[in-house]
Amino acid sequence: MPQPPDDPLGQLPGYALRRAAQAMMAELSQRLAPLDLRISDASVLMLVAARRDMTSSEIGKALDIQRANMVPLLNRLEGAGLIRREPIDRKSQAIVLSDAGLARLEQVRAITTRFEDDLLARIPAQHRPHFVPALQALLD
Amino acid sequence: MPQPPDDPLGQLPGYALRRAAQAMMAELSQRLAPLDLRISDASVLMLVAARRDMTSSEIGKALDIQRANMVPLLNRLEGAGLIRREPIDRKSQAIVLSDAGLARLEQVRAITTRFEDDLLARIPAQHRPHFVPALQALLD
DNA sequence: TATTGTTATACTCTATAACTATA
DNA sequence: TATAGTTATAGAGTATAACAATA
Repeated sequence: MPQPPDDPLGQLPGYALRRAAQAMMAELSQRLAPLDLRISDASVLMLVAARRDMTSSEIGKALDIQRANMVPLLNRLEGAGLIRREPIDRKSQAIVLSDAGLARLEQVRAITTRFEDDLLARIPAQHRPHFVPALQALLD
Repeated sequence: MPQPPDDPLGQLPGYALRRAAQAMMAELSQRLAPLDLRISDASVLMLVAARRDMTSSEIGKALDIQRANMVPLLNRLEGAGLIRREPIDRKSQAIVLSDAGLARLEQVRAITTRFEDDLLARIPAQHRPHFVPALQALLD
């Protein structure tokens, strides 16, 4: 995704942020495609593995996905046999990884680890340690 | 957009990049809404002001927007009286700002300048100078 | 032959409103 | 009363294929 040297927008932090995220997400999507997972699918798998017994709403809050949009996402994962919905009470249900989900998660981890490493490697060493802290400051 | 402290994904550069871009773009969209412009509309206005007589295809290449998707975008801007299409030859046409487009551009500049300043201000000073260079490295 | 502008189309992502059942 | 899960829907953003006209 080459940046024209005379692009007057490239110096703007917001614009650079948008373009970089766009390019990186396109790349990650392609790498996840063989697993038949989208980026948000992969994040859900990683999250429910790390924090057990989360409800759909809690996952949505943690990943900034609307409650309503969690439904088709979880339906997809459930249809693929990667998660199960287990009742907590008659209103809420815990999202838990199936064995297949756990196996798929290992593939996800392999791909995302490689992806994150490649991403960091493209950032010059003197800027690298500042990258995640700067981004996190924008999320506070 | 608070980041849960126990979010296991927040440390991942790719994930943080996605979330930060998502949050910032939502913010900028809201700030541009009073001008009745989308983010890509605003970038087109800024680009054609900086580099005169660009064709639709050239703008698309510079901003990473597909040729086909430029059509409704430019139709919208033309319909709002902000740009004109002026023939270069019988195949290509230059996109030029109208007077109304120039006036709107000044409002865009006011909003984006403020937005970019606010964005940078949220990044701790020691990380700030590394932010844009890191992002640009991802776009090379 | 390659490129410009265009049409049509489809898929993803995201956002909102409203409903029900339950806490 | 507030929350969880859900349905339906709409708005954006993005991607591809194909076509006519022109360079």
